[in-house]
Amino acid sequence: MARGKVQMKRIENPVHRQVTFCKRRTSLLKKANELSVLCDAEIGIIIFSTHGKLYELATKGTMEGLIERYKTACGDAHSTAAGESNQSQEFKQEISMLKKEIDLLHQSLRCMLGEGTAGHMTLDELLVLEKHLEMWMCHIRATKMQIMFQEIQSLKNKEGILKAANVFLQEKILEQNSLFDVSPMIVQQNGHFDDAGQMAGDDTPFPLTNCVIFPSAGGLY
Amino acid sequence: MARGKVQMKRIENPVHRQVTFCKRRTSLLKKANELSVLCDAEIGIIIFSTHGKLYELATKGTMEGLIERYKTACGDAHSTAAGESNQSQEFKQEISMLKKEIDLLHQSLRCMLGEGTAGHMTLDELLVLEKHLEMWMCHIRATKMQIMFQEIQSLKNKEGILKAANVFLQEKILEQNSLFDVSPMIVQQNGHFDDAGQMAGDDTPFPLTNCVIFPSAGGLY
DNA sequence: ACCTATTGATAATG
DNA sequence: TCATTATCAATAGGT
Repeated sequence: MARGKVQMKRIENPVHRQVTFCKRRTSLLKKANELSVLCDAEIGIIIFSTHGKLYELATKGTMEGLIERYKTACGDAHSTAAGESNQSQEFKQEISMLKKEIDLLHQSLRCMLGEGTAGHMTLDELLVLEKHLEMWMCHIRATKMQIMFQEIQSLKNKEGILKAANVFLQEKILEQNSLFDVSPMIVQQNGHFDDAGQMAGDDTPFPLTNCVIFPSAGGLY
Repeated sequence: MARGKVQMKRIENPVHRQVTFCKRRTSLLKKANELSVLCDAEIGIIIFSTHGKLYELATKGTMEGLIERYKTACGDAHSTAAGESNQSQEFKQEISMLKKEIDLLHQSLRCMLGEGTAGHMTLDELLVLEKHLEMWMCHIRATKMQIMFQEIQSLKNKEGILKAANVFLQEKILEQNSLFDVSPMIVQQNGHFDDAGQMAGDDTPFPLTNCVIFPSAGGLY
């Protein structure tokens, strides 16, 4: 170098150090580039200054790619142990454990849904299971009854509303008949009322309710 | 450089290229080291030769650490997207899915063991479940009966064997009594036969069977 | 590997 | 940050 050899130790003068860092860093990257071009080598350089600022160079592709290649080539032992093991291995372990748990749960469910591994159970286990099943069944039947009662109640409410509506409509019809002097026959030929009239040969006061109240009753049981 | 400037392009002569690579590589690493020492910088260099051989330098710690620092400093977006996404993200997704499946299974099991989430099920689901339970219960009861029948059969066999043994022993005793002219009283005072004789004021022909045949009968139900 | 003529890098300075 | 320059380091080509 010029005007006096330089001691190979940290330059204490911050200004000198900064200047030298800038110059030598540029030169280093230039040299690296030259090496890469002349000798067809892939080179990556990462430089952190004293203050943590990052400078980087990657010839032939990205730094990411280079790091990947490095981790692969670095010797799988080193790479796998350090780069992958810390994350991938843990993940793999966790996945393995989760899968085992899922297997266990599947087994339990299979056993429960009567695919018959009961042959492997002892008498005591079977008795406990039977008790559980009975309790469970009671619970299910209770819930079922509750739901059905709710539905029945709901349907009764609907029935009430429809009956009221029906009464109202009948009154309206009678009223119209008397007001406009139209015979009841014309009203009955008017589409909507035909089916209801035919289905129930009804003398009930609520001709509409029969086809409305239990639309899904067949699916109840 | 010496004796003629060098074209900034790939050296075609393989020997020249190899020699130059070796020289310049050494120099580059030396320069990097100098820069690191003089200017207190952390530097990492990765070099792959044409033939894929790896040369590396890491001042201040390991290359792994430097890469970590690089990925952190490089901007998390870039790093996370490229470095982690390819593996960790997939792992995380898989783990997430497995956990969801486990949750589902847990819920099913909880529901099954009568902790009563039945309130969230529809009527149809409850009916299917009830049918499954009935089938399952039939299966369990059949298995239970089978086990009990087996046990009963086994106990009957034992009974037969013991009865035969008893007959044999009684005959032996009578035989001894007649052979050695020992009175029956002495035999009865001889320990073993005392309790049996007292427990059942028996006139049954098998005085021993009473306390042997059903040793665990109480645990059957 | 070593040698050396020559070029490139750079410390000090402005 | 840029330019200059005196000096030293790197190195191409040869042995």
